[in-house]
Amino acid sequence: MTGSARPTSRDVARVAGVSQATVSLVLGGKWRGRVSERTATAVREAAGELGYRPNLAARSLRLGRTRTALLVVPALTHEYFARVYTGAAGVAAEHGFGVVLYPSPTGVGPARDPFGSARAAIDGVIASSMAADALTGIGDGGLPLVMLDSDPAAPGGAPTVNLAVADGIRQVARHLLALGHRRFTHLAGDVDTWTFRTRSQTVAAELGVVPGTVLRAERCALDVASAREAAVRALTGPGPRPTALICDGDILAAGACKAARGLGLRVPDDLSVSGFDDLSLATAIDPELTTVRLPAEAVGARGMAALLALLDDTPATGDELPVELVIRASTGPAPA
Amino acid sequence: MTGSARPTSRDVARVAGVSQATVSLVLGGKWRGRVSERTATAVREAAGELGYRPNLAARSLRLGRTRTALLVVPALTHEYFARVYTGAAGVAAEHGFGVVLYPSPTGVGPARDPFGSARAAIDGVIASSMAADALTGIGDGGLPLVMLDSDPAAPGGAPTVNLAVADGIRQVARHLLALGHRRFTHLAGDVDTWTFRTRSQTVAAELGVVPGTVLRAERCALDVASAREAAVRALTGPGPRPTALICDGDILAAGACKAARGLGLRVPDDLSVSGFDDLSLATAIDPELTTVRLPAEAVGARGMAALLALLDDTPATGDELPVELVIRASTGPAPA
DNA sequence: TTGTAGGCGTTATCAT
DNA sequence: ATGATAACGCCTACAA
Repeated sequence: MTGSARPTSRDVARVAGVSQATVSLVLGGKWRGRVSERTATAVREAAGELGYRPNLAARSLRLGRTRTALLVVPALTHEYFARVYTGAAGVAAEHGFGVVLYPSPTGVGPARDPFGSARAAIDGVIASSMAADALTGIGDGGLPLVMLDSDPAAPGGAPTVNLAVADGIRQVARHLLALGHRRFTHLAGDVDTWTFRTRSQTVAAELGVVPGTVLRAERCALDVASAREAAVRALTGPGPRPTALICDGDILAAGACKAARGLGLRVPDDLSVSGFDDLSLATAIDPELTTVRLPAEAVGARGMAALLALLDDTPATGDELPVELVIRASTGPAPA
Repeated sequence: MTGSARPTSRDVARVAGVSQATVSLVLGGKWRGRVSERTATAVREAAGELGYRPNLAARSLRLGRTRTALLVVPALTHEYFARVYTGAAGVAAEHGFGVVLYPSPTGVGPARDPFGSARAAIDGVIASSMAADALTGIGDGGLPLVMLDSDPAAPGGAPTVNLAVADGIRQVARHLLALGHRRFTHLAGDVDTWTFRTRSQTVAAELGVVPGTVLRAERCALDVASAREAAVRALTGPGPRPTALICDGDILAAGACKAARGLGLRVPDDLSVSGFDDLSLATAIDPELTTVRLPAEAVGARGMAALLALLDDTPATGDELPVELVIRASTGPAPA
């Protein structure tokens, strides 16, 4: 055993009896009419035999590009972001790119890594649903940046890929109005983010203008327990009880349903509850949630496409991606 | 503007009026007694001013190590793996390592990338809960490999970090036996994986030996709908109805609860249902699930530690990580 | 059709 | 205490 170090293109060249340049040409796939079919085969055989895999660091250094994008998400635990990743990775793969995930440390400031937080060598950043200032310390190395589900009018002017969040909320509101509901509480995610601000504003704009309508709001963290507490507050507070709870996410809706049951209220007979996101949770609980389905994969795919365009100096972003109200069993006619 | 290319250590050196070597020493943090305090400060100032960030590709090339690990998971959507990642990333960060996620394309064979699927330059691989042969094409470039939640006796002899899965199942079985249950159906995940095989074997070993006990099994895919169908089969099949459903995951348990409700059975009065994983789903549904809590973060942390040890030629793996039965409302005394 | 040579940005070894 | 210099493995003109 003279050592089992990783074989280099030099080793492949030696075994195949050719030069490094030829190996690079063949393995790089750009040898049409530059290397004979025979030598090409020999090179490939040698490479296979040695188990050669090119050193990505060297390639990146030489090329100046890593063909890797960083996807920054606020929480890995959330099914939505997993789907965004899937969409982004798909498009990336088609272009020979990889996607690396960076779950932004919530609340806590950027990591104290002296050389910046993103450990991998990357060509660009896709940031999803980030709080206003959460990007400090991430991609301000002047890296190309695409924002997902974020304020299109934010300073910096990064290309944005957005969902029709407002339209989704509008559909929910109209659905509930049509069912005869007039007293609403908005269970709002207590996160300072474009997407949640938009939801609050839209609920207010849509329901505030209808005469005879009452709209309140309860803020809560994005977990079942907090949502439950908030829903209890909403349902036991002073004044007439709301007949519909509009929740900023399926997780919150699940908490709201638990609260209702705990108070002896039936969903949807006594109380309608709507969700947002259409996670698998929406159909896992009982009754199944009326919610808004988000094309998460499409968001990721469009985001990656936008980043690739940016890297090609062809910035172009399309319209908002449509969302769809899915009516299930958690909403029904307002009680008499 | 003469161009805003990324500044190199050379640029920093020029601005600070020193040599590249000095810059490297200072910024690398190993200059104690080799560079004067004054020049060190000058270098740091120049670096800050230029917004210098070292080129990771170059550093990796020079060092031969990337300080990056690849975490291969079967499904990103699952909360468990998100927590594993968190644990691994924490330990990694303490050692100046990064962690990159690779969601292995389920079922589908390894990607057809001629150079291997992992796009990032990595030092080692941590593979979690993988099907027997799913690793082909991932890390067999002779990369150091640690397996999580996998057969410790598998060929290849990679270090393994495991949960006490069998003990968890045993706790569930004993809990249900103590409640008087005698007719069980095991809702088994239909995945060819060590963790699921272990569960099946353990259920059989634990319940098969008790006189007067009946144990059946239904296999199903790992989603709510499949679980629901399987539970319906289990509850409506020939012979006396089981009084307890032991599910291979909380998601399956949720499906089982839906099936029960659909059949007019009350949980836990008519039917006890147990889960596994203790996802947030377990407390999101009603009744809350009796389930087995898994120290997912610890698994990730131990896995990363094992990989670091492997890279240091100090292979050492500890014992199985203990799991804990969490008794909630979905299990109760067997009906009379 | 193939080989030679230079450099990408960094760190480490050796001089000074 | 600091600077010159040589790799790391790869790609790509250009030369043969």
